[in-house]
Parts: sequence; C-alpha cells; structure tokens
Amino acid sequence: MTINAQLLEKYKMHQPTIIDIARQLGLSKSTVSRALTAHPNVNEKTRQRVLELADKLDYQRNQLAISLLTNQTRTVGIMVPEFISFFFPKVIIGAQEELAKAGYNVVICHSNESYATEVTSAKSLFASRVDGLIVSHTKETRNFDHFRTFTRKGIPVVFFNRVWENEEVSKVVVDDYTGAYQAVEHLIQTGRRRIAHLSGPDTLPNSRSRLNGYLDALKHYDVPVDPSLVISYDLTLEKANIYVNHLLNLPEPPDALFAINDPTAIEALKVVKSRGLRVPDDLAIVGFSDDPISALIEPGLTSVAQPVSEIGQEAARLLLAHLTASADQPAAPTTVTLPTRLVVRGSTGS
Amino acid sequence: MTINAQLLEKYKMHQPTIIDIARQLGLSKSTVSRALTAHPNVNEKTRQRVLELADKLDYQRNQLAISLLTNQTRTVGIMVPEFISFFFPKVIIGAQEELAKAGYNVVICHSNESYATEVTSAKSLFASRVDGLIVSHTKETRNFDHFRTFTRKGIPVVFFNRVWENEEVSKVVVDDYTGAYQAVEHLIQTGRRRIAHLSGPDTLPNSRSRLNGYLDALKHYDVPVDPSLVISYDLTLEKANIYVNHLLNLPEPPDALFAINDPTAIEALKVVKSRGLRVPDDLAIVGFSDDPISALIEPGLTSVAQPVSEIGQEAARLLLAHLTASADQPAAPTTVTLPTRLVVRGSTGS
DNA sequence: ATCGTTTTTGGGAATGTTCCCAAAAAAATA
DNA sequence: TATTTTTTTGGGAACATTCCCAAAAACGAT
Repeated sequence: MTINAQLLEKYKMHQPTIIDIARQLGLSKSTVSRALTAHPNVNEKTRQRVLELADKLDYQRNQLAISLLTNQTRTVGIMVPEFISFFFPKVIIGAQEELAKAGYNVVICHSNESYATEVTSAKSLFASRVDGLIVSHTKETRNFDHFRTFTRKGIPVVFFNRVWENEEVSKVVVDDYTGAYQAVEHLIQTGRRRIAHLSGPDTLPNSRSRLNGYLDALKHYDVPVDPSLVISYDLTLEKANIYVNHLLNLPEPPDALFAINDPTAIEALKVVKSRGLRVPDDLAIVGFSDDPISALIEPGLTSVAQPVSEIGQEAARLLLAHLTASADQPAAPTTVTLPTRLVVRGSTGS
Repeated sequence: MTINAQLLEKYKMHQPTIIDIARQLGLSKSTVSRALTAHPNVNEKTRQRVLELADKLDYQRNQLAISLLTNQTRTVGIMVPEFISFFFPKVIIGAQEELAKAGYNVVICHSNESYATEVTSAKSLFASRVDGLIVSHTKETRNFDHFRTFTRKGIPVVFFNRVWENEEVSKVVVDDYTGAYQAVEHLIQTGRRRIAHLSGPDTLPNSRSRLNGYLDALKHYDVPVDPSLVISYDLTLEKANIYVNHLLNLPEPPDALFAINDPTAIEALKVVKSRGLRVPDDLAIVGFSDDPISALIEPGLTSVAQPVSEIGQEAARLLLAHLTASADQPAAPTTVTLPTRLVVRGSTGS
C-alpha cells in the first residue's frame, strides 16, 4: 500500500510532462497545453518550438490526468463469458471496429463463465471509469446489481446474446425463436419424428427462446412432444456427452437432435460415430451459430447461422447513440433483433 | 475538445467522492481515505460510519485519481495480431489468470495484422499508462519504435510467438525448429520424398525456425531439397489455396505438405479433396499448432502441438518478474523456450 | 503618439486520491 | 492533577492536465 519505493522510482524514471516542456522553453503550462492540443489561440512559432521539444523529449500525454479532469476516458468495456469459440471474438471485432471509428478504445474482459469474476471485472471497469459497457453475461448470472451500478450513474450498458431482461437497457439479440423453429421444421420435413433437444439453462433468455421455437414447431406439425427428449443442461461438453449417450440409450431413441449450439452438436456427432452409428441415417443433427468448424467436419453440420459481426456492430452503434446523447435529449433503450438463417449440410440429409 | 457540456453533465451526475463522505460525516478526506483503505490509524467506530455511508451512497473509488498519484495502474496490456483462431485467445486466458492472481488487470488489443493499428494501440496503451505489455506483433511489423517507447521509459515488455529480436526484452517462444524437424522426419519415415513446405513471411522468426527445421530434416535424411516445393506466403487462406493448387499442378507434384500452421493445412486438405484426390494417399499433410479443429476433421490432421496456455502463463510470469523487480535489483531479459510435440493423426497415414 | 482591437500568454482552480507531518484528542502513567 | 505516551484526526502537497479569466503583447487605425 505504501508508495515510497515507487515515488523514488518515479523520480528516477521521470516522464516528461508539459511542465518540463514549459520550463525549458520559458513558457507556461497553459501555452504548452494549447500547442499540444491544436488549440487555435497559440502562436504558430511557439507551437513549432513546443512540438519540436516534445518530440525530442519523447513526450507522451498522460491520459489519466485528462480523464480525471474531463471525467471521460473514451474507453468502452466489453465483457464476454468466454472467447475460445469463434462467436465472441468475432462480435468483439465487429464492435471494436465501429467504436474505433468513433475514437473509442476497448477494454475486453472475459469472465470465464464465472459470476464472481464478472462482478470483479465490472467493479474494476467502473473504478477505471469506462464511458460505457457492452456485455454478454455468464450463465451463472442471476443478480445484476453490478450492472445497475453503471446504469444508476448514467453510464450506458448494452447487452447482446445473453441479455438482462425487463430493464431499461439496450440489447442486441438474434431471432432465436424463428431460428429454432426453422431448424426443427426442417427436421420434420425431412421425415424425422422423434426430435430431441439439448437445451441450455433456462436462466438464459436465448435458451428459452430456442426451446419455445422447438416446441412450437413440433406443435404446428402435430408431432407429439416427448418430455424425455428435452434436456436442459449446463453447456459443458462433458455433460453434453453424457446426455447424448443417455438419449441414445433410451428404449425409443430419438432420430434427430436439435442442439442449443454447435459445440454441443459436434460433441453429439462424435458420440454417434463412436457408437458405430451414422449421421444422418441414425441421428440427424442440427446446431446453432454456424461455427466455421461446422463446414469442415464430416458430415457438414446443419446449423442456424447468425450475423455475428453485425451483432457487435449493432451493439457498438447502440452504445454510441447513448454515449453521444445529451441530458436534454437522451437515447431511449432499444432492442435490436437480427435475423437468423438455416444452413443445411450433410448432418440432416445428403 | 471543449468540455463545458460535460462539466455540466458531470455536475448533474455527480459521483460521490471521499470529500462528499467526509463532509457528511464532519470528517476530513484523509480520515475517510484511511477508513476506506483499511489503514490501521483510524478509529474502528469511525471506519464503520464511513463504510456505512460509502455503501449507502454507492461510493466507487476513482482508479484514475489513484493511478495518477501512484503512477501505477496495475493494468497490463496484451497485444495480439488476431483472435479468431484458438491460439491467441488461449494464450490470453493463460496470461490473464496468472496476472489476476497478482492483482493486475488486463487490457486486450488486437491489431488485426495491421501495423498502423498496432502503433495506434501501443500509443494509446502508453497514454493510459499500463504498467507492462505482453505482445505478439503483426506480420507487417518491421519497425519496433512504438515498443521502444515503453522499454526506454522502463516499462517492461514481454514478447511471445512473434518476437522482437536482438533486443533487451524477455520472450516466450516454442521450439519451432525441433517441432518442424520432427514433423518432416515423420513424413520421411512414413515414406514421403517430395515434401513441400508452405512457409510464412521470413520477417517472422518462428517462420524462419520452422523452415530451418524442415531443411535440416531433409538434409539429415539425404532427401534432396527442391526449391520449387518451398513457398513463402502471407498466411492468408486465399493465397494458401492458390499455392496448394499450384503445387498440385506441378509436373512432379509433392507427396507431402508441411504447412506453417493448421489453418493452412486445413485449407490444403480442402483443396486436395476438391480435386478428387485423397489424404494421405495422394498428399500427406502436417500442420502446426494442433488447433482443436484438427482432431475433428476427417481425416484427423497430424500437427505439431505447442503448450498454448503455458505460453501465456510464462509470459505473465516474466512480466511480473520485471514488474516486481526494483531499480537496485532489476530482472534480466530472459527467453523461455517451451517444447513442442508431434501429434500424429490420419492425415499422414492410417 | 494614442487608443482600440486582436492575438497570445500566464496564473490559478479543478479533477479525486494518498501520503506526510503536525495538531488534537484520548489514554496511560506518575 | 499533571505529564507523558498513544491514538486519531486534519491540513496541505502532489500527481498531469485543461479550462477560464485576466493580463500582456502585438497590431492596426486614427
């Protein structure tokens, strides 16, 4: 906690400041500041002298001091539960490009699906005074107080993919319901009747929407719903493996599987193969997200594609709308829903 | 540039400070500060009063002010050229876990393989006064002045994967040479003689090391080197596709391919299949990195595995060593070399 | 030369926090 | 009770910057 050692250190490794420049040129810090910030009220000759010395001293402005004074960091935090699969990285890139155009920097936090980490990261981002937040929360998150800390202080928060419901925040989602509906419809139309669904935790809105799409498609085509074919699980591959095996061990096993996401679908594919069964003959499989890997495996995985980069771009745009809104004309909370698209490959028929 | 509007805004959305707390309790900011930082010299009863009010006002400390004063942000920047493939995300997670243990936050920047973006990000990270940097640079980077800005001011920089050579910085690399050697050795031992190599830009040290491993393995087993089989390219999939086709169109096409990385190898596999040829019968293929996808495709891709998380952990440890080193006992620049391991799958034989 | 205008510069406050040193209050001792 | 010791508190400086306002300098016109 004590900073004596650092103070000493600091003295040794002193970074040049505008005061150093001012002193060396016999100017005031105000003038140097003006010269460095392209302010009009400064003599051109003076500016050149300042710029020259700044360059010579390798002066680098201290953003901390500026942020403290102006109360804005021009930094946006992006929080995601993981970034091993292609989805979150691609969303982040989409958002970052949009934010960079507007002159914002991005700090990325990954909670690793841990609620505790998410809370810690949120507190840390708040302490360093990010101007806004883009979030997809963990599957454990039920309490959203750590995000309320932001909204209460007027710091905009935009959710995507996994969104905070019933609240005055903007969101970007995809049409999970229709995506799921079309996936199941496709399975029915290719002759499947016993369609299993590996669903996610029902705390996740998108998981519930996909489940509803699944149920409504069955209902619409008069396919009876067998509760033993609907399994809600924690999205880990270990559990996916166990439940797929469980389904195949049923006295009347399913002839098709609609998985909540592609990793789950791919795990299912591996299980089916390892049991000497064939895809799609013995089990047709559909995933969700259209991970690039889905096109590479054999057979190709039928999957519900979502416009990944656009999700990030939209989230960034919504955030920027809030960021540039003024107190007298605030931006209203908006929900953007992007379309999904079924991509048919070998896993549901030749 | 003008902040009038923001100043007004700020007044409206005033965040509670220790001065607010002090005023309301009739204390000085010093005492409140002590209460909040668990300083011993404060009356227990006073501390409770402060903590209570801080909680009630939803006080959140302003890290900017603290960082400005202490001249340390407890934040580390990590710069990577991309994070769509699994490699960089996994390195980042490894590093982040290690840094979090030591109480450091992480800011992630991805340069998108653009030198200009890398320079901008580096400047921005410097301006916000990160305490250290972990970097894998872009394939375009030849000028390292933007990193010298850090080292010159005594801010530690650790490179990994793509490293800055001949400089006084710490590095984490894998044994690319041996990895490549063993890959090619394996191809020779499984009966291949015309082994092509898709290499990366020779500005990248790891690319050169892999090329040397390839050449030495051929030399050791008296396999003649055919320069027309060695192609250095820019690591884009488009070019990979073109060059693989080019190789297969040769009058004497290769019977094996050692690719600089897994995405290249997978692209090659697609090309071979699309031409109605078979892997490994017509062309054996080896990749580098052991991307998880390599185990999922058909046939499985033989690849040189590297300890990905460990790379991140080691980089973090090296950085922490520099960070905790004092002026009187500085940490010496160190290069850590981690082992590689050949993982044999179907793409080089049954 | 004098006055009015414009351009350029300097001084000081403000941002939120921690640390040092001194002062005040409380507790312990004589 | 008076004195010493310990605990607790307050005041001010420092961090690097920008902005506002006033002062100074330069310029132009009479």
